[in-house]
Amino acid sequence: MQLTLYTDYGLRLLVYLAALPAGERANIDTVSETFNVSRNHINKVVHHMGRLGWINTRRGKGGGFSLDIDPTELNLADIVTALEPSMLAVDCYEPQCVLLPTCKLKGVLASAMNAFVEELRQYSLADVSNSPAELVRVLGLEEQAFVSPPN
Amino acid sequence: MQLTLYTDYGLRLLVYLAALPAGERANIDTVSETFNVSRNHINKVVHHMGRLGWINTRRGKGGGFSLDIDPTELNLADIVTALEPSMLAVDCYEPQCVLLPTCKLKGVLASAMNAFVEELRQYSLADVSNSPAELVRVLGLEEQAFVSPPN
DNA sequence: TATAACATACATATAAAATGTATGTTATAC
DNA sequence: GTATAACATACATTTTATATGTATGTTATA
Repeated sequence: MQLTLYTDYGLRLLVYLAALPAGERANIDTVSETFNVSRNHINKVVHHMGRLGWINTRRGKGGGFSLDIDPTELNLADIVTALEPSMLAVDCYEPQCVLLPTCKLKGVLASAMNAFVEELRQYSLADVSNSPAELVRVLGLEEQAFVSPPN
Repeated sequence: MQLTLYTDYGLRLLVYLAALPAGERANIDTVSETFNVSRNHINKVVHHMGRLGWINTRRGKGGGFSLDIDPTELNLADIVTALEPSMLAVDCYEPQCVLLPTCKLKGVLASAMNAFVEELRQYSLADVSNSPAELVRVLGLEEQAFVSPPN
C-alpha cells in the first residue's frame, strides 16, 4: 500500500518548484542531482506535468521549467491521483473475483480509498511548500545555485 | 496504490469463513479451488491467520480450519494492517530523502493513510459477510460442498 | 498404519517499477 | 547560422517485489 516512486518524485519536484523565486527556472539535471534520483524519472515527470499544465517547460539553451499554476490552486489529491497508475485498493475484475456479485468489501475499500484522497484534498501545494531560503538551507545549496543561469 | 493480492486473498478467505456454518471446517484445497487462486497463497494466509489467532487450524485427516474469532470483533483495519507489508505511503528513509528535515508532505501523507485505515475500522468482518445461503448461491456450490466431510 | 491435512522452507516465475541509453526536436546565445 | 543546451520521445534493460510452484516435514484421525 505505497505510492510509486514516480509519484513521490513528482511531489518532491513540485515542492522544489514552489520554492523557486518567481521568474526563475529549474532544469532536469539540477533537479535530479539535487534529489539524487534518476534523471530519467525527473525527465518523465517534468514532461507529464508539462502536459498537465502544471509547469511550463521551455526547450533550448537557457530553457527549463517552472510552476505554471498557483500553488494554492493545486491540491495533493489532484497531484496523487494524476500521477498514480491506479487508485483502486483491489482489482475485482482482472481476474474477476468469484465473490463479485455479493461482495460487500468493494464498497468499503472504495470508501477507504476515498477517505485517503479526500484527506489529501484538504491540502494544497502551498500548504506543504517551504520558503526559498529554507529549501536552500536544507539542500545545502548556494543561493545562486537555486536560480537560473544568467542569459 | 493497491493492496497486495495476499491481502486481497486474506480478505476473501475471511468472508468465506464467516459464512461457514458453525462447527464446519474449510480446507486449503477447497478454498483455493473455489476462488481460483494459488493454493500456495491460501496456504500461507491460513498459516498466518492461524498464528494471529483469527482461525483455528487442525492438521491431519478430517482437519481444516474455521473462524476462531467473533466476526463483529474483527474489523477491516486490523485485517488490512496485519496482512499488508507496509502502510507507509512513502518511505522517506530508504534511500533517505534530502527534503526530510523540512518536508511537510510526510505528515499529510501519514494522515491520509490514517484516514484510509480509520475508514476501514468502521467496518467489522460481520458487516461485510454474507449468509451461508447467499455464498452458496453465488459460488454455485452444492449446499453440501460447503460443509465438512462426514467424520 | 495409511492418509489427509496443515506447517515450513525454499526455489522459480512474472510483472511492475525503476532506471538507463539513445536520439529527436526546439530555442537561444554567440 | 551554427553550435549547444535543454526538453521530448521512444525503447531497452535492470531490479525488485510479488506471486506462484515444488518439496518435504509434521500431526491427527480414520
